[in-house]
Amino acid sequence: MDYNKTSELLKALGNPVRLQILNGLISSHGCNVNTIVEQLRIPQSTASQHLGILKSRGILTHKKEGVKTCYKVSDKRIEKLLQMFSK
Amino acid sequence: MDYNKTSELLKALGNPVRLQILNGLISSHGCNVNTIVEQLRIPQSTASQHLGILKSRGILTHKKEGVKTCYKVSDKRIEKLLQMFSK
DNA sequence: TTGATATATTGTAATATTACGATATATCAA
DNA sequence: TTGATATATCGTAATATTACAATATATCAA
Repeated sequence: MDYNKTSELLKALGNPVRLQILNGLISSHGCNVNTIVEQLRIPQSTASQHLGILKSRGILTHKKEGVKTCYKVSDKRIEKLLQMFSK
Repeated sequence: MDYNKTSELLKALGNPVRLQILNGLISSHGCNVNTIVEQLRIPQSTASQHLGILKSRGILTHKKEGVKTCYKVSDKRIEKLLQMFSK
């Protein structure tokens, strides 16, 4: 087990805003940054920063669709993990 | 889902030293602080601090056995989680 | 072009986490 | 008692994370 890599992944998950983002993306099967900004009522730059962190850990992928960008959860384990710890 | 509580739990897991401690405790079915200190070659105060964090999140419990203290993983989900992400 | 929209990046102050030495406390044995 | 061992707590410097405004960039439509 690569403790550094695993801890980076878990550290990325250990933030309430990012958990909300992930939950939102999972339940809506992916969406753009603006939707997240509106749903969570956080500044756009904050959302973008958090998305960047999740992306850099391989938790999210994104796809440009014209002007918009669609993010979605690429790591299948995340959904299971969130279920395990949500309650 | 309580985002703050869940993120606190995951944040506690998002540290390489704490992951090692947990892995050690799981594989050896609990042990005292000194064993951890020796195995990980970290200062005693550092180990104690990390154990305190894991304890405060309900991940570990401890039992005093004379002079020594035996820590063990009390949250059954942790083992499953570590398996999921160890590779 | 220009303007509007969507997103990323940068700068920064506030806060949190980390590691670790020093010190405190608790237990047991002699 | 005293000393040895085991662990916790404190103090603190270094580093990391956070939130957010300001600004940059990219895309599309008119």
